[in-house]
Amino acid sequence: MDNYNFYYFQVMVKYHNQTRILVAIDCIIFGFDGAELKLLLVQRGLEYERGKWSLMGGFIQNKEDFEKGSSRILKELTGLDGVYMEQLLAFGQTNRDPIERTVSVAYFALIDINQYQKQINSNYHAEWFPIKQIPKLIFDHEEMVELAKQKLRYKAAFHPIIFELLPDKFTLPQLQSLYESVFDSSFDKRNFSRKLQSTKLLIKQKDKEKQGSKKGAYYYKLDKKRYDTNFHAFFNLIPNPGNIK
Amino acid sequence: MDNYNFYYFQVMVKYHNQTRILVAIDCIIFGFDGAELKLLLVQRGLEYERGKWSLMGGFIQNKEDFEKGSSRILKELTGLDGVYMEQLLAFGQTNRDPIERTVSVAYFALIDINQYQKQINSNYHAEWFPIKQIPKLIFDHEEMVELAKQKLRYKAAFHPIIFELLPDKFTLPQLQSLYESVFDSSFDKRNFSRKLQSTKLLIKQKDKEKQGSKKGAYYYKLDKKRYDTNFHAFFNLIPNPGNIK
DNA sequence: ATTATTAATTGTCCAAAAAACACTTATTAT
DNA sequence: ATAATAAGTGTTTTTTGGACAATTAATAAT
Repeated sequence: MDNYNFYYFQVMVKYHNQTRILVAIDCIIFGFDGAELKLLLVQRGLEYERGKWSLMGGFIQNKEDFEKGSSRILKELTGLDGVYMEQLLAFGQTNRDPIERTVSVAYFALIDINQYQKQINSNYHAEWFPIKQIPKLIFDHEEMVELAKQKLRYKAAFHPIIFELLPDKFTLPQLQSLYESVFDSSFDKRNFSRKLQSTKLLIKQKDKEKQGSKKGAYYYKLDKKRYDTNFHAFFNLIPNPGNIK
Repeated sequence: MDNYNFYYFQVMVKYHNQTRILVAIDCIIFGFDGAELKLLLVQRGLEYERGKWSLMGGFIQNKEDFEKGSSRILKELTGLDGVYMEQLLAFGQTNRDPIERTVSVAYFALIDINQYQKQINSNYHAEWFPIKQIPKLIFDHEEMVELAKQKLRYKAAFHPIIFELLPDKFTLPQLQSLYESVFDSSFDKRNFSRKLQSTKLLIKQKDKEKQGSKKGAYYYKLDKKRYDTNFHAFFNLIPNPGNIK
């Protein structure tokens, strides 16, 4: 078959006798406000299941890949823009959506609540829930959230999830609080600090964060160049990684 | 809306004005023969792209979830049965399949070539390729393989990928070869052995593997009970995990 | 202005784990 | 009997992890 015929073939021929399925995206947005880990949820606007909380979800469109789709859906439902999300898993149970079979590709992110709070205004019915007080969710969304929490811990245990997913400026106490939230435990601040410093990937800033304390804590930034080639320096950030599932 | 009406609603109502898309599964099967890491590929039977190598792929069916679908597809194309696969990632580029838009959910596994070789008989056009000599593949399959290799390394660095994915009986030298293949480097056998032993999850067998050497190497089995509760004992199996991408 | 309060910052010592390193042993082929 | 091959094993040194408490900077209260 020559090139011309190949392309002709393409245009004309579709795959026959195959099932085409709805493909949805669901967004799991974790937020950190400097003290506590939270989850962003929206309230169903549709008639059935109204009043139930849900992840931000929608169907993928014709000429839209996952990245475009997830950004669009997140923005439509919450106002959030420019959030980097990572794929969690595709969920394919045949009955996961009782209305019609739908495959869902779940994406997740961890963002700085303070930095994005302006975007989530009252036009949207989106709300932050403390990670320990998540309401009942529709479909298999609780399973998705549970898996996302696991993945968050897993990532954080071995590399600085933080820096792929968090603000560009942060203090060590904030960072530690985040890790403590993610692992629901507490670490020795001296050791935590020393481990971070030993990576040599942090650049101390001149300015301080003054909300959290009288003394104020210095901001740090990530050395992105080093990070890209050296992100492994963060492996074993967590003491007793064995305690992590 | 009461329960009756809710279910009535369900039966009648589908989601309107949404695009339904082909959903495929592609299977990435790594194999280990005791010495070298390999990848299983099939030759396209269809007219266009005939002769090109491809991952084992097919469309998900109406009432089939991913697990059923991936098993079916793998068996249809290679004869392999009962292979535990793990989801890698869903690929959603709009033009990844030139014939028609297709979302593909990639699954991968690592198996013992010797154990499964009987199933892959000449009825199938499946072939093992050394991981360093993989031919050109169709669509985005090379990207899938590359990502699967990365994930393999990532998993192996932190837990015994080996034991989720490998034979029930193995020797320490085999295990070390596998890790060396996965990481494309070499380790000190004394340290490697000591680390493994320190997990206390290995049970030494009475019999030896005698193909590989004159002296023969003792087989080991995994202590599955302990493993399930203690799999973290394998964390840090690899020296200098920092060298791992 | 002094003092109290709060949270950030920093260093030492001890224990455990990792890495570097080489010889002995079991078996088979000659 | 000897040579060849790969398996198996121990010690020392270095690095890393973890427990532990005093000092410092800034603000608030008196």
